[in-house]
Amino acid sequence: MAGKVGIKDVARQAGVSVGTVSNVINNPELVSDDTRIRVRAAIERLGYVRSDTARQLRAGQSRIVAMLVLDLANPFFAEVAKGAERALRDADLGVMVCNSAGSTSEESEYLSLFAEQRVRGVLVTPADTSGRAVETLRSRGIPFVLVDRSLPADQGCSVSIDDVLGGSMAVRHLLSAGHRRIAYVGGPMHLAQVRDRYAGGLEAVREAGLGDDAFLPLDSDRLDVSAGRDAGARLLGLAPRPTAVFCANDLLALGVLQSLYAAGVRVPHDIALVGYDDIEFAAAAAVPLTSVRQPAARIGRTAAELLLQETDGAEAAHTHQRIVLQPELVVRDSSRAAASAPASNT
Amino acid sequence: MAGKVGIKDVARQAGVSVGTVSNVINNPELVSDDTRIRVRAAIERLGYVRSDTARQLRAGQSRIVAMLVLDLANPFFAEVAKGAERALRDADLGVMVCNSAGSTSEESEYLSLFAEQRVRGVLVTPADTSGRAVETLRSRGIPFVLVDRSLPADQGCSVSIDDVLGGSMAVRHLLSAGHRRIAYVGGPMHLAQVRDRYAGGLEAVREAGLGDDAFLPLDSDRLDVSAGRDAGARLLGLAPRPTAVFCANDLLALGVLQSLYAAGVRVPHDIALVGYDDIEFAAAAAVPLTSVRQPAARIGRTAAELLLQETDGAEAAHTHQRIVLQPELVVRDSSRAAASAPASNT
DNA sequence: TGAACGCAATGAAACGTTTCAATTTCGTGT
DNA sequence: ACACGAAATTGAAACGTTTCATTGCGTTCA
Repeated sequence: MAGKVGIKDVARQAGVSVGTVSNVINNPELVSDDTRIRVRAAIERLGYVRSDTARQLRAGQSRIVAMLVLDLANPFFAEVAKGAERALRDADLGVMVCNSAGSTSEESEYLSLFAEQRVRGVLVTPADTSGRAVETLRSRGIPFVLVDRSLPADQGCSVSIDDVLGGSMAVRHLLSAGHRRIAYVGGPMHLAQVRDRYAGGLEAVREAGLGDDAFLPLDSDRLDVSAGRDAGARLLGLAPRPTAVFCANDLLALGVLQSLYAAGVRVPHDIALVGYDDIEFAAAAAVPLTSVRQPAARIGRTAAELLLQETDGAEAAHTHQRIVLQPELVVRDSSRAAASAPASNT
Repeated sequence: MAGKVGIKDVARQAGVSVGTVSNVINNPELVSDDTRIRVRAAIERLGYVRSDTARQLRAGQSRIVAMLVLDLANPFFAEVAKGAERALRDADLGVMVCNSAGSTSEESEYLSLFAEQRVRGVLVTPADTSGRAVETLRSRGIPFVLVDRSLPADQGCSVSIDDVLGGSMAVRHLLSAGHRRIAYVGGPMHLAQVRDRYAGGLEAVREAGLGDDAFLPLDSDRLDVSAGRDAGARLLGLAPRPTAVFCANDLLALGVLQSLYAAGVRVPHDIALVGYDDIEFAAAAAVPLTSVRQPAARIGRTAAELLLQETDGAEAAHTHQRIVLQPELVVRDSSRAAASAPASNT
């Protein structure tokens, strides 16, 4: 029955003009008690639902904020999304969560969709490192905030974690446990996160006076558990086997852990393992995982607030901000010195 | 520069009428090559982006499908969402993934948002068991498909798993291992999934000629890891301690596992554990988790296809379908007859 | 040569709101 | 009783598309 009830049906039913109905909805204080009650009743009776579509057309922008993440199945991003959602809901905005799956083509497809939808703004973790995503958004005049990726403050807002620092913390931790041959398992290198964490690790290695070959990159094409399993298998085939592995995220680490276990390689006794993100499952893993913790929900919330500030705020008065949060190393069994020197045994 | 470029700007620039520009975009074959090229060039030059808002207003419906899940942070739903997203993208529709967090009030808030947005359709896992969600959608004339929840075929489409069967499979498995005192850890009982899985377990217990008290429900208020930890703690305080636990989902099971471990209770030696969903992390847990597997991505894809059929299809010709998929028990260490040190697994 | 036709292109209506200037109604003070 | 300002209501324009009945024009056929 519903679906075709418009504001003018309500107006007729209540015996007033459309303008008055609109006012009852948006500026109740301008309408007399009498009329307001009558209109409200008509709305109720007819089951009228305002068309946000038409409202948006007039207003020029929608009440939806888009969020584009690298992997919806990664609990880290799910947590970021939850944080953002909460903040945006308080501002009466809907969130459209989408998944670029790390693909630049899907990313640009979604960005086009967002542009056509005239979304209020976009929270995005770019899959493309070349800045094309940012460029696209800027040229289309869509407000955005980069999530989990940094940007010079004059180019736009961003909320990120210092990934270089995170990488160096992880590797420094392994070095101090005596490891001298560390592998880095990381997804496609065009992802900034993957590169930065690698860079941080390399920095730590050099700092320790070791050659770059002490930190061996092992490319993986995705950042999920099954890619981790593949990497684990390749790891076992390496000539002088690394004694420690640092993974670009926890999903990879869990995959690596599974492969190693299946092959009878013990963690941390034979190989130490460190992940990244500290997702909830890291602590519950077969061997509780040492990981670099990122304050996921806070990242999401902060990004959402920045976006709100930019769109709602004093318009031209907004100045972009680059917010960089600090990661934190959480040490668990997977990298704890197994009471013996892991250097060169067997 | 962009943002305010409309179809009429393009028309002026190309020296044609707005109708022609519209045709170039939507019915290129109606326009002469000459004009088409000229218009395309103008579009390019001006950076014109079609306003889907206006287009929708005219068409009466949008190109967005909403998806409302119980918990975005649960990898099971993330997987379902991915499956649905893929199918809908192929149909050139955007997906708006939202999180009711199992709350009926958030659920109805979102349903209102969807109605105002005039979304094309909704994929929903209702938090409300009373059918109010379905009633709301139907009364507003919004096409929908129930996900992970069944519905009589005359009431609408649904794609679900036989949760009663799943519950009975899990409990039968535990009974056959000799357990006679089994606890059930389940989220809010108003969730159909939680009740059905319980019902299945009860069925198995009765079938074995045991009293209902052999299957002890332990209420948890949410379905996540931390609720599982709480439940684990309560579990340990029970007078005659259960020898096995069946959890309504894997997150709870992982939480229970953590509590038990922390208290020095061994799994499966002291207490056997079975989860539900078989999320990717179940296999990687401290003790690999026995679980009831649900084909998550397939559920999502199927639901999306059903929705497409209902909205695009031969309109009135569509008949609702109730699709019920079968779950599958995956046995791992957490419930294996103890007796000896468990071997490795996959 | 004129009629009939088909293809391109046009221009205005319609979609459902919000906004705002104009109008009506009301209450009050003189 | 009158005028005046405030309060309430109205009606139409505008938002950016799509759709569709028309118009304009060049071809073909008789």
